[in-house]
Amino acid sequence: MRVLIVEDEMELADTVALGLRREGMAVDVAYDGVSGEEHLEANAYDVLVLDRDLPGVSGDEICKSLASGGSPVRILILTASTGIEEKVAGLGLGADDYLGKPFAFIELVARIRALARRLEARVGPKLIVDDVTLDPATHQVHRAGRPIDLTRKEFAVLEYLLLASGSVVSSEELLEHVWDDSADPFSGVVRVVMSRLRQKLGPPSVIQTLSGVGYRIADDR
Amino acid sequence: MRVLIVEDEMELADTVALGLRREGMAVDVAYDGVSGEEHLEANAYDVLVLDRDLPGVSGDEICKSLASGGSPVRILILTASTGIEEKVAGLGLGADDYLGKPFAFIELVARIRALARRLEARVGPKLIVDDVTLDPATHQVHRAGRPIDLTRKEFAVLEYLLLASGSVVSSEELLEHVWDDSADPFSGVVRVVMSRLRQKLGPPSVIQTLSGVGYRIADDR
DNA sequence: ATCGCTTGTTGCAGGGATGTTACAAGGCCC
DNA sequence: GGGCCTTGTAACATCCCTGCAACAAGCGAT
Repeated sequence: MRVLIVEDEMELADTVALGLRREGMAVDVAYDGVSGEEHLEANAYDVLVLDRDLPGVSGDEICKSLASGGSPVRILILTASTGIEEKVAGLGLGADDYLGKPFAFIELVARIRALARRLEARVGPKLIVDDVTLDPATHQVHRAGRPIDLTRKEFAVLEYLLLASGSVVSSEELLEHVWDDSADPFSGVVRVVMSRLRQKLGPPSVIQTLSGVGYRIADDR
Repeated sequence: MRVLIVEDEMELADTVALGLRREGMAVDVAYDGVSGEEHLEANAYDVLVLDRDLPGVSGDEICKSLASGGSPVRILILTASTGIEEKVAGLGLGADDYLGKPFAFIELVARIRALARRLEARVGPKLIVDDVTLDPATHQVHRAGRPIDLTRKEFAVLEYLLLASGSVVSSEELLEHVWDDSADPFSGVVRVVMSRLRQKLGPPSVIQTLSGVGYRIADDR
């Protein structure tokens, strides 16, 4: 886990950094806002521990620009002022959590951990082939990191193909396992779903056709 | 958040249940250990509030069997005996927290919240996605800085969606976690609440529907 | 190259799933 | 007890998923 601390009280910053490193985190420190922004541009941090009262570029500004820029960094604001209205204001700026000084070190660690955990999406056991991932639990499919919305049938077909892990699946087999009894073996439903699936997944093609045999997931390349 | 109370003092159980419902939780009650175990088997609870001194199946036994069964339920034990050694013993059984009677209701709520938070890897006072912020502590929701008035159910549904952090949540899952036993799985309550939520949140739409699959928070950007 | 078969694509209609609204029951506060 | 708010039910409207059918395109064999 990569953490950046932006805090002008050097002693406090160093102490916290030391403690976090002891917890196994990779920690960088910046003692002012400008330096902080440089670090943020240069590296991909998971969590930013940000003092609100900074000389130069204020914590608020950093916070706002990160939030408006769509940065995935989770922000934890540190501040001397513990008033509730301060708290609300800070969160309104796009921060994810708020901690008033003085704080217990354990609490800081716990909150950083929790923020990092929140960063990871809820993950189940996934099916992954190439750049395609399919999560049966949350019904989500990604291609090269981009989410793809599939209908139930499309999802079921893709799942079956992925489970076959590269071996060839015939139309009859798909009808047997993905459709119910009422499916007409003579209709071209499978062809239709395949077409729609391929359109949604986009190029390069993931599903190969073996004429006269069936379909399979392309696992070479 | 789904809570089960197992407590043989019916008056106390009902009072607590009422109070927790007022806090927006979905609460079921069992007045003895056997009934409690049945409930635990039938539903997916987030937190179990368990009286240690039960007739029939004791709280200790329930606690032990849950812990050994690897259940994800968080257990808060209630008891008349407040001695420290009792406390330690209770925690040794696999409980997550311990509260001696009599207790302040506020404290119970706070501890239940804390347990659920641990369970859901949630931290800090707010959940934030895009320009929507939700504060579990104060029951406040803001959209683009403007406060939005939600009912308990609406709040609970939105909270659940936000906690899923972009994952698809089915109606069944919502019924399971946000409503209690009395909910009719066949009714369209979820649809109605969604409609009211979307109206109150206003455009641009925050909640997406995947037909045949479920709902999710829009996490574009 | 042509024929025959298999596969891909697209428009369309039926039906199930979802959205919306009005209304009633119940709880809560005064 | 009265009035307000919340919650769930029911009815209706709307959306879109699904499968069918018709046609286009690909492939292999002669």
